[in-house]
Amino acid sequence: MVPLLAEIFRELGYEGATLTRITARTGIGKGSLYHFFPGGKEEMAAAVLEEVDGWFEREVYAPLREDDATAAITAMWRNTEAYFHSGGRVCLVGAFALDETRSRYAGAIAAYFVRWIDALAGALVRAGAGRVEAVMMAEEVVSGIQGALVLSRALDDKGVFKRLVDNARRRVEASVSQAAASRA
Amino acid sequence: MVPLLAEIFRELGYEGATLTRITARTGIGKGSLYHFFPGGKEEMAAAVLEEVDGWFEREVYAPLREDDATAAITAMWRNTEAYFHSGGRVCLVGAFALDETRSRYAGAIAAYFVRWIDALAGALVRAGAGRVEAVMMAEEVVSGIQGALVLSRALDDKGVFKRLVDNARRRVEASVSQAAASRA
DNA sequence: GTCTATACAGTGATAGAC
DNA sequence: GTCTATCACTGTATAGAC
Repeated sequence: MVPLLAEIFRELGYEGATLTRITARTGIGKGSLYHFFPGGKEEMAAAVLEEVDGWFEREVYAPLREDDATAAITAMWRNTEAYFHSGGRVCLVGAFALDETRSRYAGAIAAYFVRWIDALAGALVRAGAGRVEAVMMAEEVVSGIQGALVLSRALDDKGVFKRLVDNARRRVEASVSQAAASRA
Repeated sequence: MVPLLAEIFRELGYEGATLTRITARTGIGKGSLYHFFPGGKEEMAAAVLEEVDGWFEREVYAPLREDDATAAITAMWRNTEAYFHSGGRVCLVGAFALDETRSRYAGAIAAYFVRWIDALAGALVRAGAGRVEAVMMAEEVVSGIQGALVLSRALDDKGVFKRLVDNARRRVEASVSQAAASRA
């Protein structure tokens, strides 16, 4: 049910996701919605944010922190490309960050990105990159994915997303292998 | 007046920018608004998109096409950083692209980005880059700015925007000077 | 738990006085 | 041109039958 809501908020944004459209798309009546989410729409969106955050924590951040660095980074590229349907699906957190919805969920939004950057930077260090360089590169990657989503949606062209993400991956690999070589 | 509207749509998004909030912030009554925009909110947003597009066409795209390539690219970095208030201001076109507002203005949204990429790629070619490489780099830059806006808003940190844009600029400069050197 | 009916504020939009 | 009043409608939210 929460994944259903997530899809609706993703496509329509917080303001655009009216209760009428939610009931129409999910087939769940208003009564039922308010039974599960007494806090109304605000609570629904909070639950959706938590669900999205949970998915990334489980599938991306935790592996980046704990697993073999190179393997986890490879999995990150694969999982995020699949998650965002190669640019066909928008990032809910990024979309919320852009308008005044941000003020409502500022903590959750910032935490999502901070933890992504920190986890990736840690993995890059373990893969051989320098600390400062790793943080910068992690910021670049996370920001780059958001930009690729915006641009591929704007141009309605998934190829743009794939090209941009591929390039980011190549840049990271080049930088890591160069750092490893200079340490040898 | 249109710039006033632009600021409101930027901050609140299309759905969030209600007529009540527009009249409250601009001090212009509904009667006057409908006098200038008989098509209502949809026409207001269209006018705003056109105004934004006009600004970029005049201040960024035209110089990239016509002026000295290196100077125009330098001006682009300066003007976009100023325009977006170093990440404190969001890109209206990018924000519209993310939710279902996109379907309403798909043509204008795509055109804004296509012309930016084309103009920048042309300037990069004139500055010495190869054609394919220039297009790819232009996509990266435009996408990178959008990503930097999302991330700096999400983290509420203008420093992130500045770092990311500075890095993008350095990458472009390195690539151009390298291409120029290999041609010599 | 789910539905229907409904409350009431807010929506985009219009008409008409000034 | 601008304002006020008001329209029909939709927004979120609630109450109560089942």
